[in-house]
Amino acid sequence: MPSLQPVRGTHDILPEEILRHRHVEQTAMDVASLYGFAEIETPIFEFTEVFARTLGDTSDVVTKEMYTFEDRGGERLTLRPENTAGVARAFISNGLSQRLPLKLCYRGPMFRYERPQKGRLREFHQVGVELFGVEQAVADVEVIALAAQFLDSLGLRGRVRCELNTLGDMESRQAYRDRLVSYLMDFRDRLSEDSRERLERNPLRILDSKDEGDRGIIEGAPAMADSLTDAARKFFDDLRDGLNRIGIDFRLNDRLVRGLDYYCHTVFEFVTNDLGAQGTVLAGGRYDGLVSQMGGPKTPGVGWAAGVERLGMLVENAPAAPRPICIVPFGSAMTADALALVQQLRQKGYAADLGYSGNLAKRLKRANKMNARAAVIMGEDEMARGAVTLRDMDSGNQTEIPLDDLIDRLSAFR
RNA sequence: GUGGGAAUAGCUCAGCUGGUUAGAGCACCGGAUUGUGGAUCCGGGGGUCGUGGGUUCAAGUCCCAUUUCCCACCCCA
Repeated sequence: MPSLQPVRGTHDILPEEILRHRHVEQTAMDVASLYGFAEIETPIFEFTEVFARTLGDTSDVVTKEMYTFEDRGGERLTLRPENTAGVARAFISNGLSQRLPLKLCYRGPMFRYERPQKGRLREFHQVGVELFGVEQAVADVEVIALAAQFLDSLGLRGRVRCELNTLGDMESRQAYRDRLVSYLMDFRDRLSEDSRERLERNPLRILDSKDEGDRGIIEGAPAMADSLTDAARKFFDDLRDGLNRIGIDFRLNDRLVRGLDYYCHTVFEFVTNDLGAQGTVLAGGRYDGLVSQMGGPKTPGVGWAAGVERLGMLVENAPAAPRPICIVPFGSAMTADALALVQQLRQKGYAADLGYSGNLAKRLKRANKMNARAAVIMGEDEMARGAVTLRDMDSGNQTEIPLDDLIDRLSAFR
């Protein structure tokens, strides 16, 4: 029996649900293309190094959440836990630094070995964008504007808010890290166990702690803003000015940090209160060091990723499947004619279906269940006259029309 | 990885302190209606009560283990 249930943290996406899934993905791709982003698809697995080196040796994603295995050739491979590293790798592999600035977007499954929860799966889907080669803050503005427009297009305006922070450049970040650690060291014994652990691995994350005791200590902690270099401060000013100029709402949150090592300067999250603890629906930032760290030419970058399942849970009106025209042959002699007709309609671009068996009532019932827009009844009586009955399934009105007129008349039910 | 809750029909759930053949609503199928769907009425199929052990004359109910889901931590999209 255990073998018949899907692997923990995975699930089947049934037809009704996949409509919403596709809606989220397609909206992302459509809006991204308005901003000049072109879709790229990278492999679902990469050499483990691609992720291990870029995400940070101490990040949880690398240390305990990757699906890593050895293939038959003895290569160490990993199912991608996110796609920025893969896209950066593709950027280098394909020599795309010749085409800067470069805007790429993607969609697809990601894999993390985590304890499942609502909005947190082991196989999940993301859509995302990456912009390479622009070092000015205007790139960050555009990328955030794209995120906002994408979420608006899904009808989520008002249900998500944008939170923004800066980590500064490498220099600022290091200086801040040192100041923060020395401040926190004084309270070491009063910190939660988790945070004492973080003190070594990723002290910035302590800012994000939910522990009551930690929060009190954090209140007195030095602020990132005071450690920014002039250049980093200017960058952040430019970013905020740009967002204000085009009317993108955001809220500064100096506790906002990212878990992955490659971020610098801009970090942002779009969050909702409607999904419990997994409220982050889209997040990203700037990663100027990533490409060079992987061995490529020094290339700045900025991007984000969004969780398709999480967004799917928020989206209220996903588009429905197209309503078919249902062919209802009546009497066995009509079946061959019905088959020919349904085929003809499909080739003309109509969603069309056949009632396979049963009496007229049963076939109409089935047509109703298929949410058919109209039914074409092919009974012996009217067929003898070279006619069919066209029934509007919404109003219940029906008329007998010559078979030759059918295609024309159907255009009303497009 | 840590802590807590849950698992009974396809779905949502009842099933009291253990006691004959485990129920309801919705859904599904059939009939009333062999040329007219959505409504109504009538009938029907469906369950190794997540799985494996144990206690007991007797376990859906109690105990242990295990799997999965949910909530929170952690992490992140």
